[in-house]
Amino acid sequence: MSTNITIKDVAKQAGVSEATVSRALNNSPQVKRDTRQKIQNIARNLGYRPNGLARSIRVQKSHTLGMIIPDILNGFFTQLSRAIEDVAGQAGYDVLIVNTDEHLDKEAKAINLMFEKQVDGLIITSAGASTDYPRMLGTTPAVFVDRMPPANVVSQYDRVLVDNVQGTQDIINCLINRGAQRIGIINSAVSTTATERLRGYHQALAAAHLTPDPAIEATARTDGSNVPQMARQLLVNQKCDALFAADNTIMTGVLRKLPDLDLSAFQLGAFDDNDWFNFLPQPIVTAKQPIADLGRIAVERLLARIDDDQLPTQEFRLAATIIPRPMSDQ
Amino acid sequence: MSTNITIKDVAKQAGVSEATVSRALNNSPQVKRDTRQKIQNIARNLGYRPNGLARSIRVQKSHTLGMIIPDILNGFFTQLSRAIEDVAGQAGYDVLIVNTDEHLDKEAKAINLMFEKQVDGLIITSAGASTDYPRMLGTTPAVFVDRMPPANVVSQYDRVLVDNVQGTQDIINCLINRGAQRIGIINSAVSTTATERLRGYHQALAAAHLTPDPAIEATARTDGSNVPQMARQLLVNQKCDALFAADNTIMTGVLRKLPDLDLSAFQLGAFDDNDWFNFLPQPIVTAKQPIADLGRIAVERLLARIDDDQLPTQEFRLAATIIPRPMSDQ
DNA sequence: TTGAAAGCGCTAACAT
DNA sequence: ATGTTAGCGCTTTCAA
Repeated sequence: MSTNITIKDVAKQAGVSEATVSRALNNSPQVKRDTRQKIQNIARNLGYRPNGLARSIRVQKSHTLGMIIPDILNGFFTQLSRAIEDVAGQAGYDVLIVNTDEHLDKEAKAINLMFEKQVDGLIITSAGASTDYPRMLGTTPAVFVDRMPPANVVSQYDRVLVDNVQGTQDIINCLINRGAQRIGIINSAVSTTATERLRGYHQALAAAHLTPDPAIEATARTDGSNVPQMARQLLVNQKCDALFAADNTIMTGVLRKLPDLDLSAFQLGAFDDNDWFNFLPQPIVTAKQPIADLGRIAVERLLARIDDDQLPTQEFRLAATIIPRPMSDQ
Repeated sequence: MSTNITIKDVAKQAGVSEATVSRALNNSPQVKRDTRQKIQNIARNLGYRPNGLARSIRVQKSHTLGMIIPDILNGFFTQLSRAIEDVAGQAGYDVLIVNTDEHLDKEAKAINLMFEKQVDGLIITSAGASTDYPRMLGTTPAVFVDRMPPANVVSQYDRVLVDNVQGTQDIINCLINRGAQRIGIINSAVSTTATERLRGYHQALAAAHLTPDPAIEATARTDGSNVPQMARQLLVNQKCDALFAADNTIMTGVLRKLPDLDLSAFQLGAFDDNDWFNFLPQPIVTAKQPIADLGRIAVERLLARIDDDQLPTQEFRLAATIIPRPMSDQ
């Protein structure tokens, strides 16, 4: 924070008051054209840069949104943050992104940081169900994306979510239509999406009159370290003929194990698409999430709430699109 | 920026002055133990949260670093930003990341934003060579990462770079050792890394007494849209037996085209590694960049410079590690 | 050990 | 159309 030219310096140069400079710089209509011109010129020549902190503190508005994401290395969240930055930027808002690594304590710290930076609102992809959001957030506008807030407070917040049940059903149905009889699942440890995806899996099985088997329902550790052996367990020991991975990091773990298996014998499905899935020799059926829409709606809703804190809370459920690789086979 | 409990409220409750509250909250040793305890309790009960903006404006330090990256969807920069956040966080600094989409005007806006937010220093991956950084940056500490600043001002800034010449040479050598005779290159449009990688390519050819051919040296558009047809042009029309892609997004473009070609006939190399390259049927020889080190050194250097602006500028060149897929063949 | 007062840079009443 | 003044929330002399 190098000490810089301030409004005072410009005022002195221009021989006017600080107030007039402020007005001129903010293009207030009530300042004479030539004064404005003169002041703006002087400001430019002096290399004046407004101090946004001072401005924010004065007007009680930072024009900054906070975004809390659990994993910045996961392409889903990167794309989501990109979408959110775009939409927020259009509306004149900056976005402060903080990564929690799926840790509750890091999330708490992240929220505190956001408050210190005086964000006008928060977009949260929750790292867990145990946080006491009402206490942490107070009356700060917040929208939950991708993952629901804890059940007991869910109605207090806006949510922008994907239809995980439908997306999973579509995938499992596709696998079944192609002949799969015994479909293993490696679910994620994230409660809110995991529960829904498991439900979709069960409903699809039931609709096809297939019996679920707890022995082929596994849950990945958050860091994904146990996914490769789970894949082996399900495909080899449990003789599954298909495998559903509940998100793209899990599918990556599965692929890490697959080289020594005979892939042509299995069908693969995953929630969440990845561009590079197209380059793999084995086709993967995925449900592609409407990431740009998730981001757009989340921002729009948050800005609306910042504008009017009386807005009733709402849940948005967006459909996922099935990508039935190989495409020709559709 | 919801109006919140301030120091004044805590002071009133505690029956002390604002100054004492400030001291107590900052654990000043010169405040009596029980007063401190009492004040901290009251603050907690009241749900007091410090206003970091007010603090920053007063102490003239934001404890925030700005990071300017050209493409948040590129895994290289995501990993880099993650590394930078980690190291900065350890040192008590937050990081404000802004994406430029390789646009010079967006970069200029990003830098202005950083100034408004009063960042203490800047980590820049430049979007182009034409910016007048000394004018834009003034005396604000800045470190350039991955890409050099414009040649005429390069010595004014610290740089943390990868040895692009060496990395490329290693890749080309590997391809040649495996029998490649005619190696096409699709280079990126980013001048600073592209020049170096092209030089490495030429030097490796020369060392192997292979004649360079301008007909098989192509440059990708920044958005990558013309990469697939370039790949076809080089591999089919120009009858290359190997192809070198100068970064991972270019390689992705190449793969987009490859499905209809007979891959087994070609060797592939790329600067910049990707995890999922391991899952592809065709092996890709890559140079893996030391991303964590790049980030760590950049932050350390920036903090050192924030501490002492007299520090002489310096260039760090980090080696890239060749990944000679298939690994067994090493 | 604590308090009073000034001031960081800015904007918004309220003058004039 | 412009100036004066106060104050956003905080820290930091200087005094007591």
